[in-house]
Amino acid sequence: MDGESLTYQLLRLVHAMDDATDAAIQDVLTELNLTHPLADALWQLDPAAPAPSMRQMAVRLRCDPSTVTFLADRLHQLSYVTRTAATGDRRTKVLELTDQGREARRRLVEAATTRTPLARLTAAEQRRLHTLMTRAMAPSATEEEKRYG
Amino acid sequence: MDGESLTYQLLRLVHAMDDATDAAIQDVLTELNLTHPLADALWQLDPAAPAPSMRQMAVRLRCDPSTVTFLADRLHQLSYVTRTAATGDRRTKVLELTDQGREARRRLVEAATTRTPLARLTAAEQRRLHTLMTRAMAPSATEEEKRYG
DNA sequence: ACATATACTTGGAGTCGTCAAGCATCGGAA
DNA sequence: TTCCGATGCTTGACGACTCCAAGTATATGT
Repeated sequence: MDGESLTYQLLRLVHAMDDATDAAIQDVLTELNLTHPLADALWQLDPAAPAPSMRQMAVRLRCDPSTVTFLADRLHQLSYVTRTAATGDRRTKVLELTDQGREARRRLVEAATTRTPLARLTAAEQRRLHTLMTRAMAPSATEEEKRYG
Repeated sequence: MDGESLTYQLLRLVHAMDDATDAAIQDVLTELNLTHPLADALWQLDPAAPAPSMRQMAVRLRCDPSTVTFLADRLHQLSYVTRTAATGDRRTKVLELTDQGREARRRLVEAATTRTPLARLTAAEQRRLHTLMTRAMAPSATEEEKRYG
């Protein structure tokens, strides 16, 4: 319907994919007492990676530090994370998953990966997609990438 | 860092793409006095397609009808849309772009398509990506697709 | 005509998000 | 050591978005 460019069509597809995945896991979010912003935050907390500071979370979520305070409060109320002062710098607080938090995140990731429309592609197709998306997102990204340690 | 599946990695990439594109057009949104939800709504209003009713917008945006009322109010305040009663059914109201609305949408789409990381791919790569994404999003989508007329 | 359904709006409440200001801590210079 | 400017987080105020429940207007079928 729209005589627009290929890039435009791709943008629509990517957005629709994100949207469809979100919609597909709505029931799990409800079970886990999570909203989308909270689920995004939980998603960032990879149990296999070092626990991030509040500030690092703010960078990853592209939001104000005070928003991280808010989200961390909520996740703490749900017993999904703990906030502990970093060793060596008592200003910095580190977000760590609790056992419940790890389990909640596992369920979240499982639901998302099994229900997303992406799951309908074959492994070979997924690999091709991965290659293309990685190339698009590759370094020299937006140059506004001062690393944050 | 995460021993997760390929699908998981793809989800991260797709989400990051959507996020990066949003971030890249922030200044344009500010110029146009748009927030993200408002920009999403404006994005849906393709000038080349028939003007949608409020309800159709609610379906497209996956939100409550009252939210569309709210968004349409804002877009109207900005002189981007008009709300006119549909011929034949005076309950139904149709959202139409004004000239300013068309221009705002044009700027929005232009900024998004030129600045998204997707724009770094060659035309051939974009076509491959389009094929894969289209196949993933293809019909039998989520079956919850009763059409809405 | 009348009941029922549909399209939209209104009011109330809760979540999310930012900014400005404040507190605690750190690090370097005097 | 002591002081001062940065840094990390929190708080408070406010606005934007979103849903739900209830209300109004119009349409449809009996």
